[in-house]
Amino acid sequence: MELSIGQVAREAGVRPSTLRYYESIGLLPEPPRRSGRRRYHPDVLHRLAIIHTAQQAGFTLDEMRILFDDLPESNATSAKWHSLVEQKLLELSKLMRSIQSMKVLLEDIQSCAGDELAECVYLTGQKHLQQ
Amino acid sequence: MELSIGQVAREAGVRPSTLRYYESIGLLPEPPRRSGRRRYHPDVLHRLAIIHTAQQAGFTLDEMRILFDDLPESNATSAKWHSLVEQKLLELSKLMRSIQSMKVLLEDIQSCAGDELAECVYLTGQKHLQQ
DNA sequence: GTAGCAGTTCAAGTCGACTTGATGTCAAGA
DNA sequence: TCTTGACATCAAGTCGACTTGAACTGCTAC
Repeated sequence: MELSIGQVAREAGVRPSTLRYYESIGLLPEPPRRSGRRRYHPDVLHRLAIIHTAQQAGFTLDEMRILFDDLPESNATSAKWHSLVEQKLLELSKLMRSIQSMKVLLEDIQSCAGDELAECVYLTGQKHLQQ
Repeated sequence: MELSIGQVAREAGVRPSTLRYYESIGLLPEPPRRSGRRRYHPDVLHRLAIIHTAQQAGFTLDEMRILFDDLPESNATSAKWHSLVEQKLLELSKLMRSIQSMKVLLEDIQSCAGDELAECVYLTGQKHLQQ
């Protein structure tokens, strides 16, 4: 059972153009064709789910491309994945902290009154800069 | 005491090109010139600090431009600011939640072993999708 | 007077992840 | 047979926030 690009796109929740794009950057292998049209093995859905997961986790398509390039081999690849994952976790922690402080900043700004709004925004920003 | 574009840039921690850009999109007013060169009143640093604060908080330059446009008036502007701030707070909360779940996802992936890495990433992603 | 630096304008480039548009091909159904 | 719809390629456009490059001007110091 083989799938057309449209079917794969529907199943995976992306557009056909996305699949062509992924193929063009080497993130998906070139599928065989029948009279010019791509015919996909259902396994591609599996790969697309991994891509989606990795994307949610903050990997770039380029990082995934490199990682997929040697997914068959196990140990070196596994080490690569783990170091990338570790790095992403650090990045996420940093992001978390900065979002948290932005939230506090906004909450403080919320209590600024009409008249001295600009001044209040400025002072609140200064206060947060010092922390 | 007036400042050159280079001095303002140094003080504010941005590049001169950034200041010209802000001016071009109407985020900063056009300063007076002396023999073709921009001469800034030190107040611009104040404005730039507010911009920086707002940027940290997730405002786009375009939103700020609109907000600054009527900073002098107080009540309508204040209402605008507050509704924008409220909206930003909601966005940040959403972002927080998705980052938190990405972190959990990555931590789960970290425990995937070498051999079945691809499979494990897939399954972990599926598991998280269901939640 | 000339070197050098800081300033000027304007158009175009950058990044990532796609989308859109133009133009063309192919197969299935009425 | 003809229309419709899904597919194909390729180049170019999009978004936001700037940066970069080329070509020029102007001021100061030696």
